[in-house]
Amino acid sequence: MTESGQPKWRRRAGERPDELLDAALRLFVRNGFAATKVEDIASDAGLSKGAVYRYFSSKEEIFESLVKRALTPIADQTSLMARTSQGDPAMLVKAVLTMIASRLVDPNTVALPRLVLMEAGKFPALATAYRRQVLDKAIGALEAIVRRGVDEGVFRPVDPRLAVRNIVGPVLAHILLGQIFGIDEDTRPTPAAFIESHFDILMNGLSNTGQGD
Amino acid sequence: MTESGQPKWRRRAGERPDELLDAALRLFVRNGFAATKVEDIASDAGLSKGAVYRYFSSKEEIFESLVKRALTPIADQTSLMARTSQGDPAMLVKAVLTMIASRLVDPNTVALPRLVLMEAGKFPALATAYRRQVLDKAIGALEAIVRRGVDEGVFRPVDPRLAVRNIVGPVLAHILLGQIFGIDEDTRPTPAAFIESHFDILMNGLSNTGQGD
Amino acid sequence: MTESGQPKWRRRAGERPDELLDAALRLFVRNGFAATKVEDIASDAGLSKGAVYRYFSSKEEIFESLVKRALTPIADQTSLMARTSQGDPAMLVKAVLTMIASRLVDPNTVALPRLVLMEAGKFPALATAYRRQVLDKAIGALEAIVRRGVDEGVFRPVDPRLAVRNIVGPVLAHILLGQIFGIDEDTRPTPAAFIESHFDILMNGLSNTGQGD
Amino acid sequence: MTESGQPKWRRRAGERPDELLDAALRLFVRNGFAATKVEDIASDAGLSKGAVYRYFSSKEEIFESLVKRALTPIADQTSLMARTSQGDPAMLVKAVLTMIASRLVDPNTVALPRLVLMEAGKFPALATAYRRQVLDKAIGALEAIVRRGVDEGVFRPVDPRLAVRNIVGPVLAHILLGQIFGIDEDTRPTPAAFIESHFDILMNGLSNTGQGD
DNA sequence: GATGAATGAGGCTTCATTCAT
DNA sequence: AATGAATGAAGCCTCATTCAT
Repeated sequence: MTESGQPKWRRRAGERPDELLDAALRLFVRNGFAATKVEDIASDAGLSKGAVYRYFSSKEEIFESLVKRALTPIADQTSLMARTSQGDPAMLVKAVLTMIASRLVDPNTVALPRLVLMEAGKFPALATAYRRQVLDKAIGALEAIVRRGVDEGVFRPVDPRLAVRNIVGPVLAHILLGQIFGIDEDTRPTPAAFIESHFDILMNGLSNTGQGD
Repeated sequence: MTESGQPKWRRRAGERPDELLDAALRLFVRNGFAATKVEDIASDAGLSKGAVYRYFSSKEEIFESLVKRALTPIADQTSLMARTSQGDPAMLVKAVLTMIASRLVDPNTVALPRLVLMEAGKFPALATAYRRQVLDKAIGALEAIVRRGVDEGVFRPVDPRLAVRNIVGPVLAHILLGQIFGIDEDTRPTPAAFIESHFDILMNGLSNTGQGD
Repeated sequence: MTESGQPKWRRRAGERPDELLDAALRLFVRNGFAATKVEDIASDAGLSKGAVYRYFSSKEEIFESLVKRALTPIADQTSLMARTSQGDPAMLVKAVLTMIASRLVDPNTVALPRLVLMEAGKFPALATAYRRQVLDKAIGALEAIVRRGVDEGVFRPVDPRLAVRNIVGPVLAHILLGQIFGIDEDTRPTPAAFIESHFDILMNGLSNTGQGD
Repeated sequence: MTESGQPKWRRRAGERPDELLDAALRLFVRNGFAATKVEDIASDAGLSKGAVYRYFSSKEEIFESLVKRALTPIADQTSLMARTSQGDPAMLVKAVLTMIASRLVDPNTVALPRLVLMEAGKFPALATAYRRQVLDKAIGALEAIVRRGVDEGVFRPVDPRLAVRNIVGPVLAHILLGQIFGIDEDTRPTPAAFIESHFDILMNGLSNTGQGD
């Protein structure tokens, strides 16, 4: 009542859902969907078990809301990227990689694809949504860039569909090795350095033969 | 049943564990560890629930045995690869990629890393083991190859640690897009075609500039 | 009750409990005590969940108040009936049946006994109260009527205790078949027609033998 | 192992379902569906909570199985009754009443209709099934008997549909007063005495007028 | 007085594990 | 060696009740 008493709880209906989703993302990524207890999510968000159900009707709904919430900005940015296909293909590829790199620094952003990946078996609908809204668009955009580069003679005559794996793959590897398996934990390269190297290798190739001889 | 002369069960104690592990891998990959019931593993292996405990003392032990069993040949091959670092670095890289490609055709082999990835949170020891026995060695070997290539002037002066991501990443992307997200399901490129493209791009780079001028 | 003057100490808030009890009766009868949520009662009465506890200290108290409130007028009428045992026994029986019939048209009145019946296990005190205040009195009164009828030679020498079942039972059957099992839903007989038939059969019997011979 | 140890449990898969249904009927009738815990049913049947789910997939399924199991013999007997409509209508009515009386001695049989009645709101399908398989048939049969009696001049010209309530109702009242409200607990009349009285009143009517004049 | 967010005990259900057969 | 009935701990979810606003 007076100074002493801090109330057992506060009314913050507006903020709760997001706080719960934040907590849920954290725990789902760390432990997986099945191994995360609703009570854990609740207490992580500073709530009691029962209160969770005021905002979400089930644990599954939490998961789905979580993915949907995170998907929107990613899908938006992906769409934006897909539309910005003007200009030098090489520069566009670099722009895409830089954009991705800028997102890499946020572990929460990285967490989502991993989560979707982990639970793809149990939530095929979400995996499909993710694929549709993010992967298909992003890959399609990159393919278009590569195809144009090949057509314009800027790129060598590669298969655009396969070349996409060379653009995206190293980024994937970087995330996986670093975030998940904790490789180079102490001396992890900065995202910028990685992107620089990746772009350099991608554009010039590893071999000296083409250039030297 | 007993009339026919066929006993209800056969004494095949020797094969049972492996059959159980096969079934477990299949189910763990599809549904995750937590969502897979011991009874499902048992019936998939043609056994009853209770009999499983004659071979494994717990569900967790099944998982651990599973990963360990699958790890051994991979680790062996990785070690072998690491030691065979003689010869032209470019050809070594291609050999490694070809080796990997040969393994890509077996979905069971692809399943393991994904499983480890999925359950890394609950079984950190296994993730570490996987990292130590497979990733560290394989990456170390590739790094060494790249480093030698750079030293010998065969490769441009790239950072070997980062370049490794360009070698491994596209393979990763190929698996992920194909196996998990089911992209290009109808017209999926063959592993060989992918490796060819990957190696080509990796060695020559995308850009025409180096060659054209 | 006493129509004299409007007591000033009765505030309008005094109507809330009754509205709540109305809502509660409706829902308890439809869904049972356990399956009815306090929040449902509240919203049915146009109130919020928390406000209910300003009027009743618990859900059980709602139930008890409900039965007590409904019991009073029934018990009063029953007592009245019990005291009005003057006159022709046959006419008295008809008067009772007519009185009951007049109440049959109100589903709310029918609802109470059913509710008491349903929850007799959980609220034995209420079932006992109902029995004491309604059944015992009503049955006692009917028994007295029948006994007098037998003594006076107006009725045949039946056992009054058992004959009561023949008076009350058909009414019960009528309610049950109609209200609860929904039999003859389209062509349900009017209460008056039923009472007429019931009284006719009761007084004359089915068989022609008595009359024919 | 030896003489001493009585096992924690026995394998009696065959008997379990019926034992569980027996226990469930007992408890549902006493406390209602909602207030009966699965664990109570289990321990009443000498089982643990979890074992129940080997035989029934949910608490609701227990209830449904229970009603269905009890319905079959009742429905069979009802059908039998419906077909045996030969002979003197009065004697047929008595036969039906006697049959019912014979079932009244078994509290389990009496319990079922009450249970269906109590939970009709939550399990409308079962109430409908009960109505279809028992009430409709029984009432139809009685109506036919009465109608034939009227046609043949054995009964007075009553409305068969309404007269049925006079046949069935007193039985209902007898059950309700006795079994549920515990009236006349000490000096409860035997079923046979009740049926005798009921039939006597039904056939001859209460009043002396018809006979006297 | 009223509201509805928050609590937490309690019930249903699942399933890894044990053990009589 | 194999089976599958039985156990019981644990998790999801509901809802009567409390209490800050």
